[in-house]
Amino acid sequence: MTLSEENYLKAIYHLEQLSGSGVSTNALAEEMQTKASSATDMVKKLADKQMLIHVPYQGATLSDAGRSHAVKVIRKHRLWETFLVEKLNFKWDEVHDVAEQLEHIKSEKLIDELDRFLEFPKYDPHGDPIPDKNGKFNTIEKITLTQALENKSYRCIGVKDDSSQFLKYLDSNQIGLGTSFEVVHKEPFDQSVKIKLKDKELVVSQSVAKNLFLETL
Amino acid sequence: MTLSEENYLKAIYHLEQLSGSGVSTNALAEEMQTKASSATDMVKKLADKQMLIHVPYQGATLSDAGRSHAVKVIRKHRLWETFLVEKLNFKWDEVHDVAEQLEHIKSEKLIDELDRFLEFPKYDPHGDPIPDKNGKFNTIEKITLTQALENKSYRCIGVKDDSSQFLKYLDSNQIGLGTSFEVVHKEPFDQSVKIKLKDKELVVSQSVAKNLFLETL
DNA sequence: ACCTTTTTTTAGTTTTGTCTAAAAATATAA
DNA sequence: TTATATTTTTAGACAAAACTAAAAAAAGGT
Repeated sequence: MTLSEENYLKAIYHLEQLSGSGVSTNALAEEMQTKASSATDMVKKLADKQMLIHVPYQGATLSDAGRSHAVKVIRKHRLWETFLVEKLNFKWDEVHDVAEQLEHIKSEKLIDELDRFLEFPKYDPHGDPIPDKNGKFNTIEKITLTQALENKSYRCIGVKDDSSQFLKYLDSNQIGLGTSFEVVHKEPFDQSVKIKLKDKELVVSQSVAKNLFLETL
Repeated sequence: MTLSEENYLKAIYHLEQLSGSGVSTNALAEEMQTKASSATDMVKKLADKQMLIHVPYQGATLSDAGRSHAVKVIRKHRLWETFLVEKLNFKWDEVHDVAEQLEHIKSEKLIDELDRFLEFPKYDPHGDPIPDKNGKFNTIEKITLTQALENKSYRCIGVKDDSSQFLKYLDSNQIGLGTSFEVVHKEPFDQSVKIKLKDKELVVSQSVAKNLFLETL
């Protein structure tokens, strides 16, 4: 698998998870920041390699081999992110681009030893679960802040958007993984949410609320 | 710099060190396991990018920018090799191929933090010096076992050949970095060398002797 | 100096992954 | 259902980095 093929597999896996079904050429091109014709070309190549099933004009669905390979890349990405934060003093908003490069390094021993070195972490710095050597990983039910109820308490356990911009916003408002707060008010007009956090009140917009994963306390 | 360009720069740097002068197209093609025409193409490209000076039919010489970039890649390679051996349980004969991939990861913070994490090592697992952030590194005078004198004692401080085959040969004969021994006899007929190592005598061929770096005891 | 051999360069192709432009298939809507 | 819009695919081109084959330059030997 080339670097480009792996990136497409990861994108298709991601879109399948979101929609629960096959992935359209346009959606894939959008995700990959490229043109539909390029996406078609790559989908055909991955179909040749038995990584997915492609019905022309009806999108692509990963095969077991394709899904398994995508999960391996995701495992590598999340382990490297964990390494960067735990051992190399990276902040959670600095790891993404470097991990995008490191996830393509080919060496099974490398990744399994890294896993051991990090003591088999279950979650990465953004709260995403890390697949184990066999591709298994936890999927706990998480809600977003948009779905939370007034006057209940929650703990932040993940982020949907891991862009540097969003993570820096959270940092500057003292929200991180493990942060607990109470939902004070949900504003129907603009879907903003007022929360009480360490005795301070904070209003976050809908764009923020929909990207915060919570567990009920 | 692309992956391929970096690999050529590294090869040119290596050959310049060996010969002390400019690098011929044929030598470069040989080092890169490719054809002379491919080497010419790349040399022209690197000349365009001001990484080297190319006089047609007279070989290539690295510019300061080219040498500096080559040293950066070497720094990364040797730091990653050190990481693999020190932290991830790799043997010294297992690191080369993985480090060849890792040396191309682009992130200054990554490599400087890795350096700190490893506590600023001065030598890699094969005894080669690791350039610091500014590209400076130790160059101690080392001799090879072929140059050693009878009835004198030496310590192994490096290897010229870091192929898995050679390193496994050394392992199986209990020779590693730091191993000390005495030269018992140099055989003029075939340049083989008899050494006394931990009270056992061992004869090594010329091919082995010329790839072992020593310091005098 | 001349011929031969070796080295280096040039010219033209290939493969991978991208692009644009246009054609074909599907979906939507009057 | 028929026209329009959207989505997807095809066709043809391009850049990077490799190749083969052939031409050009340099080096060596007599």
